[in-house]
Amino acid sequence: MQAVPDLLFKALGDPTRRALFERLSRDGELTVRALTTGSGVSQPAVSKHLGILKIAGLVHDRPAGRETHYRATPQGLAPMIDWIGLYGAFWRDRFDRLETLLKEMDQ
Amino acid sequence: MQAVPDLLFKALGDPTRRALFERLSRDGELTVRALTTGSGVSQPAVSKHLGILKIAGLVHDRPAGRETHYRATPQGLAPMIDWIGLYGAFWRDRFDRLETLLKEMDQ
DNA sequence: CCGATACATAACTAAACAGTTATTAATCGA
DNA sequence: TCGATTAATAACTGTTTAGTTATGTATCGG
Repeated sequence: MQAVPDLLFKALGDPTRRALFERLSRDGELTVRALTTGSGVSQPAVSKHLGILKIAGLVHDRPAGRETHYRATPQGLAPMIDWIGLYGAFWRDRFDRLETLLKEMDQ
Repeated sequence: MQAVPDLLFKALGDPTRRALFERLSRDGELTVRALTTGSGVSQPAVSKHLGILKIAGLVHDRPAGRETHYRATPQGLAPMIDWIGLYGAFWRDRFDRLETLLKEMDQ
């Protein structure tokens, strides 16, 4: 049981956390205050969720004075994509083709 | 908050369920009994997990006499792949390129 | 300096959840 | 037919977890 995927899947299993990640992905860097607004939960709840997302490798925080700016680090999704490639047999071929093609394009 | 992705992410958020899905993906169709063996949990626990995976669209059951055969339906992963494509900005371009290329290949 | 603001943490609560054992219902085989 | 097997469900339990309010700590602006 690999630890990284577990934290990742668990982190994204919660809809509030997923919404936070989605918002950061769309809007770029945001403060905790900005994220709290419209999240439907309290500021401490947001801070806790951000902490979990951070451990999962999905966000990065940049403290600046009294505020903390968060941004999404979508590279953190990589283990999930790898997992789909490994166990989603239906998609395997497509991923294989993708990798081959991307390698060709990068040359 | 779309319902389908939520059930899907939640279903895969549990390591025991993920292991069951992985095994079905690898080994093909298996009975509940076979899945229980080596799962580390009891038969009722396995049955419950399979029920959740079924609602999430990740497995399909085929009752045959007193045993029920389960198989993975990896197409159920599609909403997750869509989600990654939508919100994983880092991967977005790669997925777009994939779609374009696959369409070209299908012609 | 000092009030206000921003964020994190502590402490707690209620609900969700993963697991158990016990039981039921159905089917198989000797 | 009857004991054994298979799987689902019921009922319960303990833990996890997502939320809250309260508090602490640091920083900013007047």
